[in-house]
Amino acid sequence: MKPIDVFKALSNETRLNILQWLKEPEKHFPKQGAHLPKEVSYKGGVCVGDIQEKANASQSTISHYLNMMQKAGLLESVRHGQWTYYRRNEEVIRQLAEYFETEI
Amino acid sequence: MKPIDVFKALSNETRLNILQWLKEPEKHFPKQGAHLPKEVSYKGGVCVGDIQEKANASQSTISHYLNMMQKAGLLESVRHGQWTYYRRNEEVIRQLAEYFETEI
DNA sequence: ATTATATATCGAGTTTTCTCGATATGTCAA
DNA sequence: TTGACATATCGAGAAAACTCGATATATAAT
Repeated sequence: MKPIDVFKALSNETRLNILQWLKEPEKHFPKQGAHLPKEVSYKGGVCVGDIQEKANASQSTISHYLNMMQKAGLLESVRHGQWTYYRRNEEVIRQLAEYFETEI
Repeated sequence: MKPIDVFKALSNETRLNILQWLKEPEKHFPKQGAHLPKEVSYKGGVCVGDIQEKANASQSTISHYLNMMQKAGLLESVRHGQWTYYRRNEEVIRQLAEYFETEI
């Protein structure tokens, strides 16, 4: 986890929104595609299409953003069939908050 | 304090270094210019020239960086004669850590 | 096999950031 | 008031990030 990559990832309103939406997926993605049972689906994250729809940017842009956020360590992904589900990597985010408090 | 401006300010290695150096100015700027009595000087921050020397970038670049960091809220400045001293704005940085914990 | 759907990758034009040297401004000393 | 020094601002070329549409890949359904 390189702090600078994380800060870059957070330097964009859409990406910051995505990270915050994924804190409460049930709230921000209510009509979540029923490709999976609800429990699994929410725990497993939200699929790219749903995120794209809410973020209102092109499909390629959102895919790129999610990849960047994952490389920075903020997100993790699981593939189920043709869908890729992204969710927060809470462990890394916790470390990051700690880094912020002690190193910044 | 806009989080995105802060994250942008932190997205650069030199600026991140400056912020961290200013946590312990005595340690990182030992041969601090004696323009002011030591107590005053360290409390008041470090002057642009000393920061520039350590950061190893041009004078205009460092001046620009410091200004950007101040606008983001991370630093504050005091002018004494021909020198401008920059120091951390600990209050804003504290708020920021809190924002990080609760909102990110 | 073919078609349809979801996501990833590619290529490129646009915008923003980076970084510098040159110059302007402000302050002190002689 | 002139000269020297510290810092700020300006202008611009180079590099990086943004963002899109087009296309490729992977999976599922028929």
